[in-house]
Amino acid sequence: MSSFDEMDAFESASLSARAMAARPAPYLDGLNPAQRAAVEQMDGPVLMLAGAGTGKTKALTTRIVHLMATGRARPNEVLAVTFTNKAAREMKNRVGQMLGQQVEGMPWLGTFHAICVKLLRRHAELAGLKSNFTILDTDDQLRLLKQLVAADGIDDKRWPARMLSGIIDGWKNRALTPDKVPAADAGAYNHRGVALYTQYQTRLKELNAVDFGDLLLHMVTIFQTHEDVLAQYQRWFKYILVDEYQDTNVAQYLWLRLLAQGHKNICCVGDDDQSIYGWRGAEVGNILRFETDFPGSHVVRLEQNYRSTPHILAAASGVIAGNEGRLGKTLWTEATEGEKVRLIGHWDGEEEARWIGDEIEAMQRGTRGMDPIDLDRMAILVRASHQMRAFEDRFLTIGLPYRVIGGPRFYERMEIRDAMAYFRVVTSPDDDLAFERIVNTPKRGLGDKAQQKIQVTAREHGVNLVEGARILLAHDGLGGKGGAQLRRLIDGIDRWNKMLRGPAMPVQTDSEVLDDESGPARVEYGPPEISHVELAEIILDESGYTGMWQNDKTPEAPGRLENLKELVKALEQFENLQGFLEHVSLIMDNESDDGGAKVSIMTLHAAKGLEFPAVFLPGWEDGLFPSQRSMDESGIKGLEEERRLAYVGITRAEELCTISFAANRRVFGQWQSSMPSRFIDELPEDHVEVLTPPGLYGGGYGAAGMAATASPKMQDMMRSDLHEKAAEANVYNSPGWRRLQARSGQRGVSQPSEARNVVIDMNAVSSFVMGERVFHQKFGYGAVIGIEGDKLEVDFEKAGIKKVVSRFLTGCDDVPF
DNA sequence: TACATAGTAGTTTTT
DNA sequence: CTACTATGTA
Repeated sequence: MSSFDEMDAFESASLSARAMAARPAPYLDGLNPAQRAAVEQMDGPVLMLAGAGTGKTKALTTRIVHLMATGRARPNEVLAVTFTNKAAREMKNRVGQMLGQQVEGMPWLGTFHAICVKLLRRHAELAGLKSNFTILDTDDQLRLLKQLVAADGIDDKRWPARMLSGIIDGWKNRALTPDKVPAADAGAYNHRGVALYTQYQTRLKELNAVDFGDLLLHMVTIFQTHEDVLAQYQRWFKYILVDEYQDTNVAQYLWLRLLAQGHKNICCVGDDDQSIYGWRGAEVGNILRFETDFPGSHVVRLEQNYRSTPHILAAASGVIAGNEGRLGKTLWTEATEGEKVRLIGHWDGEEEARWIGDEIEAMQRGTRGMDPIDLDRMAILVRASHQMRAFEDRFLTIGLPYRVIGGPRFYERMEIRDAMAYFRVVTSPDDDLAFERIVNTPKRGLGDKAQQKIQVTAREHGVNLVEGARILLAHDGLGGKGGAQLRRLIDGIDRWNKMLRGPAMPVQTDSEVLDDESGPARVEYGPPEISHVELAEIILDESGYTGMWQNDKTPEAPGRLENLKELVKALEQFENLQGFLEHVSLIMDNESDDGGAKVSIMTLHAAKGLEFPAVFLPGWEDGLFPSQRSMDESGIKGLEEERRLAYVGITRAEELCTISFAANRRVFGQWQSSMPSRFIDELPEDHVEVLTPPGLYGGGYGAAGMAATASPKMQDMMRSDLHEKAAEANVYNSPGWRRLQARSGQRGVSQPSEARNVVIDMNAVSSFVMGERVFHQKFGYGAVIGIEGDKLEVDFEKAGIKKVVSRFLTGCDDVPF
């Protein structure tokens, strides 16, 4: 089926390539020699190794322009892939800018996923799907898996569906269909993994749905099994460009390799030192292997950095040098020295937040002869999102405007997902997951029992849930209130569905229209009588969904109604509901923000690709950063990825980079003491200035301040001394330690000898003794009257005698010791 | 069926 | 400590 003719018709550019080729190429002037080489080497495989801040987007966009200007390819013959919509948008804008808006658009510039959707819609039938398939998000995916796991009689406790979801994603990332899963993985998920994966894929087909991983997987499979289809695209895409190549997974790699096989005109841009998505299936190996994968390739290194000061670059280089097997780059800059990277230790997380808050305010005013820095130009980059809370709390109390990037996203909010589930049921009745979501929202008196009946009926008749419900009602299978309510819902869905499609028209024969966006569609209905925006309002209204929130008295209800309004407004920008739903499933970013100047708080992952004059990097403690879990799960590989994360963090800074750590932190309500991160030891001391935290009197920690004036050698010693001191200070002063110490006679608790990562569990089983006064969140104060393993019998003053797990008890601080 | 309570688990997350 | 899930009770 092909639609290359259509592509021509629909997507041909208004650019006259030949006309441009005749002129000189002024766009090449602003490039440095390396960038220029990367642009001008158009044929054959090219690997552009682009360090942080070396102008790779510029090189990439110029290359696209050059391809068109020299007449090598038309805009619709260039395949340019990115990972994020943001990157795609930026590239589109910049190409457009350089060409002076002469190009209509590049239909094949987009994210891997967006491009695969487009392709898969054209060839859906080859994957056993209809071209209007739905794209499930991770939430739907998990719910579906839960159903399958439950049906299999598996104990969700021991084998959580989330785990299975991770395993399946892992397989899909490696482009493994169920039949290709290697024998070594057969034991996965209690030996049921492969079977459930098979069931899951079958179920997805029944639902006419795909998950994110499928978009790639299906296309790779189609390319592998349908030579003709592959050949078409190999011919069509004359040049291929890939951004952030270090983040590609196996499936993406195979997809690219298949497409590039013919002409091998593939240009991959990336930086092995910025590969931070290994945990998501990215294979640094892809970029490391490029030269062997594509023999005869040209490698271009972009090493001139236009972003950061020499101190910052040196600090980043020092840290990343600890990794092995790098392709290796040496970043350099013409910039003048600037400030050293600043390092500061704090007593605890709250103090760290306080200090950073003060520092930001000082910098905003302009301090120590430095020009004032706008809040917009400062960022706090954390390893884990839970670190953000300390900053939010602090900034709220001092009234410092901040913005959290990458928090709960608009389209992930409950009310938005509910509303969209309604739209999905109306637009694609096979979408059982959407139906399940809304069948009892708002409450319709349809509980587990009733839903069970609908499921059974649907399965018996081999139809979707909407039809199942209809049959059930027709056979009087559901009486009472629930039945009547269900009737109303089904009637509603039918009515809305009619409004969506417009009045039925006599079926016109031979009128298959190929719509480039959504694939072939048979014309059977007249134009809708109302707009999709109105329809959306009607659906939300008549279903009682809006009413549900209007009647809700909880404080967040008004906000949710506001969000629903926003959702309806967002609909205006789309031609129909389907278009909107697809947009939402692929575009999960949340760009909307009121303009005011604010400090940005985000994770290191979210910061990739961004830059700020002033950057704060808090929480550099072993266990937090590098993350313990990362190291436990992936060992040295995990540690190296953490190190790359540190590299990414430091290289975000243009002028000023401040790294900090806290000796104590409250984690899940318990105090935890940590050593400063090992990455701190890896910072080259010549480029680091150690600051003294305020309010610390003598001993312990002041050493850090003194170190600043000491000789480098001495500094080094003192810095490692700082580790010891911090650990000691913590251990002896934390409430938990005092408690353990008090009881060490009875319990034989010994002093931890290893300094690294000392965790004190105040609520450890062994720390409770008979007769001890304890506190329980719900029951209040009481005395321990019995101990059985980790269960304690406690006589509460108000609540009486209860058996409680020791975790839920806290000893009282007034215990004498 | 719906709500309250007990229990449990708890990175990073471009699409 | 918090946010979610499973269980028990009205």
